[in-house]
Amino acid sequence: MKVLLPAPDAYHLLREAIVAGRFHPNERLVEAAVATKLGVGRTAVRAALVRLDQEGLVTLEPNRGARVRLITDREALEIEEVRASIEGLLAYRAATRVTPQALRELHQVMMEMRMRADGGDSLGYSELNARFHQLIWVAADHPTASRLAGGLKSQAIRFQYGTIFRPGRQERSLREHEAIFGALKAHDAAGAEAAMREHLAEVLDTLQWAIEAHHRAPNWAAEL
Amino acid sequence: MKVLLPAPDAYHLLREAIVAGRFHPNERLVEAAVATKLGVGRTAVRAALVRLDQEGLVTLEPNRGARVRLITDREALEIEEVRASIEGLLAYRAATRVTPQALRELHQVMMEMRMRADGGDSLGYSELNARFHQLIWVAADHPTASRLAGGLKSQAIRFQYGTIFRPGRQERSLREHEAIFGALKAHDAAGAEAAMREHLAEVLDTLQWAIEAHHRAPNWAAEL
DNA sequence: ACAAACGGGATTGTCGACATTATTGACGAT
DNA sequence: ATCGTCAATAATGTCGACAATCCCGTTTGT
Repeated sequence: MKVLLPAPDAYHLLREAIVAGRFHPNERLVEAAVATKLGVGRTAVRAALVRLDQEGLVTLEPNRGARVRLITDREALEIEEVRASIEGLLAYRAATRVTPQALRELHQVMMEMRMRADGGDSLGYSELNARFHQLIWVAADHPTASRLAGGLKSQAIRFQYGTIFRPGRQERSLREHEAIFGALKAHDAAGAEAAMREHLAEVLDTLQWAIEAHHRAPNWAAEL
Repeated sequence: MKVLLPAPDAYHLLREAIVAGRFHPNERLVEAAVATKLGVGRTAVRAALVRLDQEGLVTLEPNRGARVRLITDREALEIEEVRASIEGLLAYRAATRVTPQALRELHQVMMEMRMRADGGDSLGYSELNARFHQLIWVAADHPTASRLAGGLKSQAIRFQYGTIFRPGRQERSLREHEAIFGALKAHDAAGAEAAMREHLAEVLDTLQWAIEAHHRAPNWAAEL
């Protein structure tokens, strides 16, 4: 695998802390405090905040400092919608470019997903799910779309928590992945795009379900 | 119209200069030089460069400074592909949300586009074209998608130059816009998405044509 | 003649200090 | 009691200076 981990500069440290949910939503990020906490200078923190603002993980108001961005329910759904579009494109392209090697990897990831699903390992399943999509991204050979999709995913990641608890979701998800895989294997571009869109429409639906469930019982996931 | 022009800080100044093509591709952006040229401090320039790097308009290599990003032909095509996906989504949503007021504005813009096309005013046509799409964006009421589409557009804007010279393009473009408008007016979401995708597929094709033409005769548009 | 080490000049990265701006709470007038 | 004023405080924005790094032409050694 080619993923070399990034050097621990202020940007990556802070980013990791945010997407890992180690700050409260809407929490103020005081430059000096963050700087000492991360063990870097205030300058570096400023630069990091600018980047994270542009990236949508932080809001940066002039003269009023930075806050970790509170992604609204609505925005989470919007993000998922856009992601569906872009990943549809990626699947389309991947279908005509995917190598036998990549197909083997995809197949293997899928098998393992099934195992984790049967074993009730939701966390492992999520990770493999991400891996599955990433494999499609590299097969699509479309850096622009991949970059955007990755950025979107990092913003909405906090919301994916709730989606696990939907009954029967994993089995269904598994079948959707199989459909995508089948289209890729057959080099059926339109089919792959359709399958991917359908899959992400389901994810969107589940996300909506999770948000509503959260509104009915806003206790779990309130902390952190 | 609601577009209040941004305060002239270093970021907006520099950004405007870049998208207007006032720098050579791949030109080095020395912080001190840019600072004096824009009449701001080096700190502000640094912040601006970070944002522009994240935005994809400049590349920022550690200890090696910033350059205006040279968008390759391939990347321009990639950007247009992704834009087609996202604007397809926007058209889809706009179809069910567009107000009679917005429809009137769209219609008026279209009429004026026809006039400019007949009058041979390519520049005016381009501006109206951008306006047409923006109207759809606000009708779609989808900030996330609009933001991404806008960012992509600004990156590829340099390439849109050549597309003007394709014979018969404007008439065809006009018909495509009419198709989009018709679907919006009928509140036909799937039709609007399809029309928009078809339109942008044509744009993509024209872009490819322009790039090839440019390779055959790389003299015009070489300067600036 | 060629490659590697060297060094000057230019540019970026970082730090501390200071000016500028928001926020908070107390105080006082109506 | 309520609102407005004002000072105190805290945080951000900006600047200048210095250190670290890179680039490139020159020297040096074989």
